[in-house]
Amino acid sequence: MKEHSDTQQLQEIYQRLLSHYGPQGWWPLYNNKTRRIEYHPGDYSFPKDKEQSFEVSVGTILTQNTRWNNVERVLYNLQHERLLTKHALHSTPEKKLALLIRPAGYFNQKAKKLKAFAAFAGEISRSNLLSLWGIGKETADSILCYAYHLPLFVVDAYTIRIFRRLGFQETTYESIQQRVMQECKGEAFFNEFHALLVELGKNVCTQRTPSCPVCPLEKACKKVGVTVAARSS
DNA sequence: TCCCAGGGGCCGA
DNA sequence: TCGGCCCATGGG
Repeated sequence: MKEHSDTQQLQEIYQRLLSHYGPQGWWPLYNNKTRRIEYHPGDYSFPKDKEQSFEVSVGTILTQNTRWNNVERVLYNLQHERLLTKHALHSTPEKKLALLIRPAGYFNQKAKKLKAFAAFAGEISRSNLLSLWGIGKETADSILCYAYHLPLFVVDAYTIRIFRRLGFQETTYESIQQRVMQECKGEAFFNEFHALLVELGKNVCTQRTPSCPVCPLEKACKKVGVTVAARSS
């Protein structure tokens, strides 16, 4: 019935994005051998240890409302200073940290957020993460999904924008997350789906003038709220 | 020059 | 609950 077709709708969107972009290889991690931050397409075994989980968590905080490009500079800074461990970050003065993470923007706030996370010693759970200063729904779910392999779908501004333009009824964080997680299953799916939506939102379904003619979801899209120029050009 | 980015806290209605 | 404002660097 309705549920069945909706499930097919999400699956079809996922498949179209996947065949268009390919596996995204999230979450990118620093490789000690190549000394580069690398994606690992199709390999969902990362992060592999506690340090990598911590690195991903740091990245989720740094990338709040910030381009990943800027976050990478900071991660290289922190790697160079050997600060990408819970203990090292915990024992680093907030002032010094703020200077190192400057390129990621909001550096004073993010320094405080990172310190709060590094000081946290309890169990990694959604409610515990949400109780920390600086960690909201998206960051908490990102940490759970990408740092700790929990099957959770992360909703972000891109996801909300894309769902709204597609013409879906679900346009809030909770409703979108609930629908995706009811109709789809699996850590790998949630990992990949969010990453694919980010890729689409970054390069095609952009804020101002989305590139509808080259969008892999063009046929299924209602283009709600999209300007006439973007629709026809 | 302006806009926006892989948000979240805080405040007033 | 919800909108508005603030945080800040860097690229198009």
